[in-house]
Amino acid sequence: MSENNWKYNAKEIELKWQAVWNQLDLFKSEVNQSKTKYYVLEMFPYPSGRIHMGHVRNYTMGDVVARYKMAKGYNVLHPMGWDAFGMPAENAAMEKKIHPSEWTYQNIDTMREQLKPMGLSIDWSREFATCDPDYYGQQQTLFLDMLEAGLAYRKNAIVNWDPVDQTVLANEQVEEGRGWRSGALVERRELVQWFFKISEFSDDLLKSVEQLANWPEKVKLMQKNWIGKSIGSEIEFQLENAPDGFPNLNVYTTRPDTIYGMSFAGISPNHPLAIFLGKNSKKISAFISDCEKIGNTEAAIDTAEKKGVDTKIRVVHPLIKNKSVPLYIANFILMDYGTGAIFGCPAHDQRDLDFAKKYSLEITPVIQPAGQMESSTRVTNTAYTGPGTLINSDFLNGKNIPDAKNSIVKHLENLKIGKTRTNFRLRDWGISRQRYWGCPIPVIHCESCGVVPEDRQNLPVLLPKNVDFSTPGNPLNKNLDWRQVDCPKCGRQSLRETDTMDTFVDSSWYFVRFTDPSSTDPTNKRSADYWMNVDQYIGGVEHAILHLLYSRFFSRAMHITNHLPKKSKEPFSALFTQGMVCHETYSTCTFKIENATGTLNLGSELRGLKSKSKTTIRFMISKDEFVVFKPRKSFAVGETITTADGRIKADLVAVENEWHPPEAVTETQHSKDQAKSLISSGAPVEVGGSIKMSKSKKNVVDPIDIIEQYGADTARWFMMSDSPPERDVEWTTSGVEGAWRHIQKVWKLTKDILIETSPEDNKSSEKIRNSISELEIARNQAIKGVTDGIESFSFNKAVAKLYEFTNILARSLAPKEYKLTSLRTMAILMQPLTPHLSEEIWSKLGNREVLLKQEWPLWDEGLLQREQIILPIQLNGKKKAEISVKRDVSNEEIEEMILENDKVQKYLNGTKPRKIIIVPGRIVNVVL
RNA sequence: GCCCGAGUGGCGGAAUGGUAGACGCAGCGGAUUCAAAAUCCGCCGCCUUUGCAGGUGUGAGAGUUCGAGUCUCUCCUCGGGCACCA
Repeated sequence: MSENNWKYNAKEIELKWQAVWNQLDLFKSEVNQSKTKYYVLEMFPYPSGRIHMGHVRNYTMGDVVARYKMAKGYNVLHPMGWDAFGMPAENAAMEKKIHPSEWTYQNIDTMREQLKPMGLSIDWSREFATCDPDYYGQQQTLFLDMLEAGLAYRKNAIVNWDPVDQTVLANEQVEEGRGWRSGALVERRELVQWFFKISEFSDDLLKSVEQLANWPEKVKLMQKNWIGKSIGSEIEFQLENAPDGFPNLNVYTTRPDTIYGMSFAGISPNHPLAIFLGKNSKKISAFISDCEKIGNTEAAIDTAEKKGVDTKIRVVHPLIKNKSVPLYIANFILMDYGTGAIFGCPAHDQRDLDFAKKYSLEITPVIQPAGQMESSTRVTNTAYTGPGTLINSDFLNGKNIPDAKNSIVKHLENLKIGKTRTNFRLRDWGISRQRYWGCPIPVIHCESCGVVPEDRQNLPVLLPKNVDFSTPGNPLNKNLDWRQVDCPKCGRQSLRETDTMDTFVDSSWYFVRFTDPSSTDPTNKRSADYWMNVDQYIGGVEHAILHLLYSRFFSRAMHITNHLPKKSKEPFSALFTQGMVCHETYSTCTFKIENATGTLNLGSELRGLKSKSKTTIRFMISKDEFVVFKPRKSFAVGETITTADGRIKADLVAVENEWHPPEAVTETQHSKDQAKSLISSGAPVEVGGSIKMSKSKKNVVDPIDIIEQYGADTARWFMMSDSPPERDVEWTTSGVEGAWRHIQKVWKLTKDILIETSPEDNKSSEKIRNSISELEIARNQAIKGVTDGIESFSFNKAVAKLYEFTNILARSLAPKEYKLTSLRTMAILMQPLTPHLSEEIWSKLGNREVLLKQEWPLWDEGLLQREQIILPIQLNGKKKAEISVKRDVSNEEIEEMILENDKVQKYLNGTKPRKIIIVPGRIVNVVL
């Protein structure tokens, strides 16, 4: 064997094994009732154009799990597809004059080719994109079934309108009052929209969260909060001088116990009564349109005053004789929560208190905090919302809040003006999008028949090929060729629905489609029954609410419409949310100057370096020469800057901050205080904190470059090694090099062991026997450590165990046969993480069959510890000594040894210990 | 404002209530080399000490315990989610 054959050429070896796996079709999965299935899925990517490090991390994790489960003997399903509808394709169409479809499929091709070198154990035969007519056609079938089942409906709704993307956004897609994609301030508009009746499942979605044992607590909590259940009562109030058609007012409250503290009532500006009153009152209609303008941004809400207009209508207090309170239209009341109307109890609700103070309304405390005298119950600027005793409340006086609630609800029920009602924060899911690149909603609007579902035999309703993106808005509206169709019911010329579905619909059932992507129905029940649920789902925490909640809804809806067996009510048995991939940022400041005077002939651009306390501007003349201007805390455009010696002056005309990619910056020097600088110009760069890789900050490392340079195994190993998977990981060059070194080390170790020749009688010496035992212990510990690590999603710990095992094996004096056994184990244990290297080692060890088919090893509990162990001895809880004992030594013997121990005797100083606590095999504590 | 979560060396991070700092990165010293890279060996929390050794140490303070990074309470800092939801 020549030296050359042993050089580890990652690229060559990785390609070789990928070809072998491919040829053997190892990752193809089929229904096999005799084997236990395991469905592992990573959230499928949006085909943006290139694979990024976040994908690498996500898919490596999934792959580790998939390969481990394969080795454990499961029938594993590990598919991949593309979440391919969405706005970037349309933006590309507008900017680059390329058809969204073409753009999308090109990106998919690129990304598929970029994923393949990673050596993922994916069943590519199941691949599809959500923009494939076959997929979205099946989605249209689902839609029609949901329409029939009453789970999809149309209603007039005030919607969040994104003026930049010219589309409607779901509440979930509005972040801090801005569109989640465009970042534009969202406006309110009234439109007829399609909705899914997710609210029908509010209670079930909430209750079932509890049963998701293998979901992160954090995600479960977020889901619960989002659904937001509250139990309260609806109370009917009589109105005085209300217009015809509005005899009374229904109000929702969670605090019926505070009804005696009511001093006003309020309705939302969108309340039907408010709108009616607006028709006859300029003041009211002006107020309503004012409210429309105020956005729901965080800032707007924070600063928005509580405002209202008095309707002059009086609300009769149902329990206090001859008492009535004013009815206001108030800006802080939401139409789509509860009944859109409230009663105000200023003493015990902060918003009501703010409002009451502004309009000088009565404030009557009705809850007295525990331990306070009645006289000391004063009203301040803070409403009291804690526990206490009822006061000023007639028959409720003296009761605590829960008892008062019970009594008042019963009382109101008897009077037939109140009933218990549960409210949810969760609203129905608006799915209409005024966009081209999405799944068309398969209905037709007929003048005589109304909304008519498309005939199923006409599905899929294909997106038209000809689209014009030259004007804003939905291109489908303008495409009359496509829009004009005959009504399926009466045959009259009608118009197609031009709304397409929210792309979250596409991703709400793709995991079911993977179980049989070629099925002529949305699902093949036999396959779905076998493969569902997803046993392990892995993805970013940013989908903790929307995507997961919608998918949970879809599973329920698909069960009702007979597309899924009941056991799939919860689609994801286990969920893991991984952290982001971060990197340092590098920036320079460029200062532009004019009118430079002095002895040097300066150009017009200067580099600056900012630190916490000061900014230094220096003009680079060459790599080593520069002119330094007087440092200051900050510089402003328009200032005149001078060098310290005053010889050069210049006017600062612009300051530009510029980000630089990692490859443009010098490596860390071997000294702490040596700053990083630009390779091109030598200009110093400011090193910023490690944040999520993003194009805008240019702190991106392209995975393809890394795989080219080091190989996929190195990238995979590093990704799994540094941080716990749920946390963010910082991508560092030195870390990657460390991973690469380790791969080389394992390879060299393989070589060394294989060419080793050992003498025959080498087992006789005690030293060798100890080595054998030590290696066996390390091997068993590695099996346990790696198995536990993978099972518990602590890949970093699995990696650490493999490092340890490698180090011990590399130094071991055990004979060759033992080392070979260890090497075999190591190849199997490393296989999920570094599949190519492991296969190569496996074949070098003389195995004919691929490593992938090898069974996962088991460890021997008896071989995890040496016979002779070190037992630490604590004195009053502090470690002071240790003794070496046999593993199965008795407590009596230990006690004897301890009392004889020099150190212990020194501390005991002739006295007897008060107590000796022995934790077998772990520790001894002597209490003095 | 409400609800979560997290604070451990220079850094990423280990630690069923039982030897704090596994493993990796960075750093330091040595071997090898004409030299460097690569590789190998050793050191590496802080303070005192030439050394032996001793003290101290997991954001701060208290508590439970034979024993606390881990459990309880209070506080501080950072991160995340929700946010006029009656």
